[in-house]
Amino acid sequence: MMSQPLQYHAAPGAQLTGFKAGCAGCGMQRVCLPMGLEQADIGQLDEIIGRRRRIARDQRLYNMDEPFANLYAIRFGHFKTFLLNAGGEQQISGFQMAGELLGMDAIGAGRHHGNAVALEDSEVCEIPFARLEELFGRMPTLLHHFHRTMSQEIMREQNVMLLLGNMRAEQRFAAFLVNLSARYAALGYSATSFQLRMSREDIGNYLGLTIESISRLLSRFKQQHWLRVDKREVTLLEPATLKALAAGSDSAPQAPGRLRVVASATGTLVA
Amino acid sequence: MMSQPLQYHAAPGAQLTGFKAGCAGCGMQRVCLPMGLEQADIGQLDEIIGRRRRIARDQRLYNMDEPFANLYAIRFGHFKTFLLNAGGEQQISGFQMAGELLGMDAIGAGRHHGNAVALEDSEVCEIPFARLEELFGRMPTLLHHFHRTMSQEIMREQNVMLLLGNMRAEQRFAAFLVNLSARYAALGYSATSFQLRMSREDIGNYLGLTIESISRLLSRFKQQHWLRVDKREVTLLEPATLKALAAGSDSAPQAPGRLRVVASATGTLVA
DNA sequence: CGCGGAATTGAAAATACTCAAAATTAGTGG
DNA sequence: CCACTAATTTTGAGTATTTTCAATTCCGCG
Repeated sequence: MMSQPLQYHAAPGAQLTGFKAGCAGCGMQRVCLPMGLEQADIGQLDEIIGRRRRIARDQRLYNMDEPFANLYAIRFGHFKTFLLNAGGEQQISGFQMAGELLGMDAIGAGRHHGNAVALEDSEVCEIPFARLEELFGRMPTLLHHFHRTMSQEIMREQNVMLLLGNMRAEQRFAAFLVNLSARYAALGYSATSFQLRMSREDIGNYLGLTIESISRLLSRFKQQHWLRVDKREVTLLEPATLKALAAGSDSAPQAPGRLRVVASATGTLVA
Repeated sequence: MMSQPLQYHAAPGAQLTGFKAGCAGCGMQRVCLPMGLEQADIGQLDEIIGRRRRIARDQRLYNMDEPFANLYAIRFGHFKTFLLNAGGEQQISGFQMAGELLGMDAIGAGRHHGNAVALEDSEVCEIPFARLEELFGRMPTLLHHFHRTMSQEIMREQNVMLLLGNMRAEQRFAAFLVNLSARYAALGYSATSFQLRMSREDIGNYLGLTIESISRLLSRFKQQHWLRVDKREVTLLEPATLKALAAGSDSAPQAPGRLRVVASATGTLVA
């Protein structure tokens, strides 16, 4: 994989701190790895953070089976991560945005399990994992936060499993939009108006649907006045309706083979 | 949730070490959390391990939204973990067996994100997470192994996403069987002959299919002489064929919306 | 021996796919 | 900046995989 030369131009929010800006001067500090750390600890973290890397649109950040050395924190831009099956077909496992951590799937085997590609020109901080683990011994707060981050990735993936295993096309797509909306809101952007950084093809792949299905879904949602679309710019006109759809609280028939389970202190009851 | 009274009867492989047997005397030592630890370190780990808990078939180990305190290592038995959607329908996120760790999804939010139910009478070791994190500061080997475990869970879930998003029914089911086979083999059991601990309904739910589809698939596989089934006892007669099916290396048409991607150092090429 | 849950099998229906064509958009070079 | 070409998206018609509904059958258990 190519690595970009070290050029720090146009990195939003970090320009004023000079050349070797670390977490200390980074706008993503509050949503990224150093979340909740004291100034002194951030300084220690900065010392191990490797270079920043520019990844141009459609460039790979890492490939399956490559040896694992670094985690990557996204400074700006968007990525998709995906697995390839034996036939060379992809299954997108997620879309990542600023502040999110890439590469955690590689820790287990010492080599990357998936692939990561930039959806637009992006920048990441390289975090040498071995050095990060050294830090953990001295910084329990950092360690705890790291565990929370990995756990959140597990939760996220379980939610996708729920989506793929349990939802119909319309519900999947609504859930997808609501998820993006919430994440942009958490970053301080509009919850109702944002750009889709990925193609329709990618959306379909991620949701286990075809590109044609995504296109039809968009048309239908548009026609119901639930949203407006212009190219990749989406405006949610009825976020509440979409949330309800995503939650499955509509009268439509549910997806395959679903048991209704009533939580109980002593066992599992099927209603 | 009920907890079982502390009775240590019939715990295979750990009886001789007396009442408060820890990892030191446990048969699962080599595949469980203490994997690769020195004797002294195992002793330290033993000190924080909580009680063992018996979970009867169909009993919950934990429920969604319950506050998180412990991870659980399965000593023997099988569990299923699942999410419930807003309508009370479940999506099974995994089946777990001896040596595997439960509860990692709860670290992120401090409360459980999923539910865990015993598929048969089982026993787990309770591992207070707060105390485990204290140990991490002193035991880098343990910490590293824990990270590998969480990462493996992430990989596993990505594989399920691939299955649910990219595979047809037949391929999903073959992949399911091959996966069980490999896991039993890793525990030293037969790779070709094992019991399904879960109902057809559970299999279907996990694979995003109906119980009827599972039943038909079983009949079809049986008729092709790829396997034998008697109740829940399965014998794989053509493991290689099933592996090939699972890998997608058959001439059958592939699932929805799949791009063929050719790995490249500089970008993504669509063949 | 009979009841009840689980599994199997069949027939009809539906959601989402495939194939095909047209329309739109993005990218490139003059 | 415009024109041209390639890529992406949209839309339509027909099809297929898998579901749904229904009826048996099988099996464990009292």
